[in-house]
Amino acid sequence: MRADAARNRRRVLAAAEQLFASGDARQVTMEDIARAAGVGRATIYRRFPTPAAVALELLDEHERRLQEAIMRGEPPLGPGAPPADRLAAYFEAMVGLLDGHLHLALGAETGNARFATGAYQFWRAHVRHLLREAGTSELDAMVDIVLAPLAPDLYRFQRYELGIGREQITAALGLLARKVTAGEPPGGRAQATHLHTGP
Amino acid sequence: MRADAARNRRRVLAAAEQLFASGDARQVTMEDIARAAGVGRATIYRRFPTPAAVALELLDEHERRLQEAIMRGEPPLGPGAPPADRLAAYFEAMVGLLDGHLHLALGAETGNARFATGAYQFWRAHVRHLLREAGTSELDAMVDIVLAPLAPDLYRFQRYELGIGREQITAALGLLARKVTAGEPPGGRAQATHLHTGP
DNA sequence: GGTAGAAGCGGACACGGCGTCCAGTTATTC
DNA sequence: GAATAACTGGACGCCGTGTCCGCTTCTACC
Repeated sequence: MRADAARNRRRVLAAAEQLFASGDARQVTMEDIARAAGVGRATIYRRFPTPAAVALELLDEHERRLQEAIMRGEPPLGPGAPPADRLAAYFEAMVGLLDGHLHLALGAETGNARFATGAYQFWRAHVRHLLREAGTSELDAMVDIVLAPLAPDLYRFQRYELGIGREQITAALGLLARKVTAGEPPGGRAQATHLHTGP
Repeated sequence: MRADAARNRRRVLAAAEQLFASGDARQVTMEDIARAAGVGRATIYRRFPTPAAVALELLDEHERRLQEAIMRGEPPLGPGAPPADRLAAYFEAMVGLLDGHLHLALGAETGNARFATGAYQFWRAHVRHLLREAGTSELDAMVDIVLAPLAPDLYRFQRYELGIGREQITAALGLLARKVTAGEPPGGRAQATHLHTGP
């Protein structure tokens, strides 16, 4: 890449970071970014197809760091700890990521974009591995179900519309992690705590 | 409402239903609906602010039926069954709704629209009640976490990009229902199946 | 059953973002 | 240092949006 192109790329990313942080990330347009970065619109189009792609690029940097910690870091996030602990640690780390860069995560969400990213594939593989290790059944469907609560939209709703604290969300996810990695619940079908004359 | 207005309203809804069903629901514009319904654009704006609002109206009809079944229908969907069974039955019913009207659910999704609907408030209250009955802790945060796997986007991804069957998703959600309504997992913190010299 | 008044209708308008193109400019290569 | 390839950004046409206003159609009242 040419030196001037690299400089512009940095300018664009820096300006976009600012823009996404201030105000509704989903309303940021290419024109906004171009104006803030001091470049023409076509210059951005050369590298990024949409504003969401710019947000994704910024977000990816942080996600890669977490991926590294998962693959080669210390337990319980890294290898070595039991699945329940690793899953809980992963949830906690993701809450940290969401909390710190929610604007980017929201800006990167355009329709179904979340599932199409490479990052999602990584999370999927990781959680699938943990669930398998824990002996969870219905693996293929369960993986995405377990990842669903990490949707940026949901986190925004919980935090800023319901006013739930970050610690509470982390605790609830930790509980979920233990529950889904636990063996089959006792009683199998139903715990008869209610009077109910069946069908 | 005047008779001609009611007739146009029906025309709009019928045309929109068709449109959402064929092709990408998220790309349906007011212009599309107006053309298909044979009315002017402003006529639709009189009653609906966005295409998503039209989809929501259509979806609401189906959701109200399910709400009725939950409040006054037979167990396990209706009152009387144990929480685990009711939650599993609710999940199964929601999968049916998603499967039958996915295009509407996707069309109704504009940004954070999902959480703002009255329907979501109902689901939230219902699941909260069930979890409370089951003695789940971290209730407030857990409710939305448990509802997260029902996001239309996710269902579309699982069904049509991963190719997971409806039955598998239903089974996995049933498993989740039993797990989250079960008591605290044995071992509390970690099941020591791995060697790990922690801090 | 005729008429006054209101409610509904839809074409027209201005706006803004999108995505592309191309002519001028700047960096790299030989 | 000249040839060549890459980059840049202003300009253009397109499409959807949301609103406005003159015209039409219905309804309620006499």
